[in-house]
Amino acid sequence: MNIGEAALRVQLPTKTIRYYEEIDLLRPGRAANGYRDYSEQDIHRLQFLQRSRSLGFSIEECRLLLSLYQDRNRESADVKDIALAKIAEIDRKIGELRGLRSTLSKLADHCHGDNRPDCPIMDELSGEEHA
Amino acid sequence: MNIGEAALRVQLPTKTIRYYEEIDLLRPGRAANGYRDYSEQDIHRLQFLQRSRSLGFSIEECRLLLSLYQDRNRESADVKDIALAKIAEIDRKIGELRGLRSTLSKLADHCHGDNRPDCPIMDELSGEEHA
DNA sequence: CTTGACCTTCCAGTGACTGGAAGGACTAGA
DNA sequence: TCTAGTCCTTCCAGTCACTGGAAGGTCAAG
Repeated sequence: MNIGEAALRVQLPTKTIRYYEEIDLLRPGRAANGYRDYSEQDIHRLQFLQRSRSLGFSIEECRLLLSLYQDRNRESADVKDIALAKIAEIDRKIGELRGLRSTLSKLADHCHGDNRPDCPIMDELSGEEHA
Repeated sequence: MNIGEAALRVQLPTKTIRYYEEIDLLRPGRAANGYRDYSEQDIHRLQFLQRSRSLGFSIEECRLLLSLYQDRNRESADVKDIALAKIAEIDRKIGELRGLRSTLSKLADHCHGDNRPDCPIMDELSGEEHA
C-alpha cells in the first residue's frame, strides 16, 4: 500500500507518516520503484500512533507505549502508570489554565471596553498600582 | 543597568531578554563597552512582557498589546477584545483537556494494573474491538 | 505522448526560547 | 601588575512535532 492510501486509512498527513519513519517509529518496506509499501502491520502501528498522539501522549511516550505493545510479557501496571502520569499532567495544565482564565476574566470584567483609553487590563500589565 | 541586573528585576532569563531584543520587542541602548544598558523604561517594557507572557499571551499578542500600551489614543475596547479572545482560547483548551482526561481515566479505571499483560488501555490504542 | 496525480529526497521554517562555545570587559585580591 | 572569576558579547545549534516547498522520478489514463 502506498503512503497516500495509508494516510487515508489512518487519518494522518503523509508528511507526518514520513516523519514517524525518520524518527524510527516504523519501518515500512519499499516497492521496486522506491515507493514506501505499507503492510497491515504498519497500518496497525500508524493507527496506534494516531490514537495515542490524539490522547495527548508525546512522541517519546508513544515510542514507549509501542514497545510495551509489542512486549508480550508487559505488565498492565506499566501501561497504567503512563496513563496515570498523563492524567496528572493534564490536571496540572487544566489548573494552570483555570488560573489564567480567572485572572483574565476578572480584568476583562473591570474593563468598560469602550472608546476611552483607560483600561484596567493595561494597568495590570504595566504594573500600575490599583486605585 | 546591565542585562544581569535587568534580568533579576523583571524575573526573566538574560537569554530571553536578548531574544526579545532580537525580535524587536525592545531596543535598549549600549554602554561604551558594548554592554546593553537598560533604562527604567526598558525595564517597564520587560515587566509588561513578563506579565503578559505569563498570562498566556503569545509573543505577537504581546507585541500588539505593547503597541496599544504606547498608544495614548487606544480604545479600551481593543484591549478587552484581545483579552476576551484569549479567554475563549483558554476555554477551548480546557474543554479539550477535559475530554482527554475523561477518556484516559475511563481507560485507566478499567485497567487492573497488575503484573498480567492484558490491558484495556492497550486494547483501545491498538483499536481492538471491545468485548 | 502528454497531462496530472502520486511518489521521492532534501532543506527550511514554525514558537519561544535554551544551551553552549569562543572570546572580550570588568572587579577584587595577591 | 597579574590573575581568577564573573559578567558580558555574538553566533550557532537544538528543542518538539510537524509543515511547506522545491526539484525531480513514476505511473495510469486518454
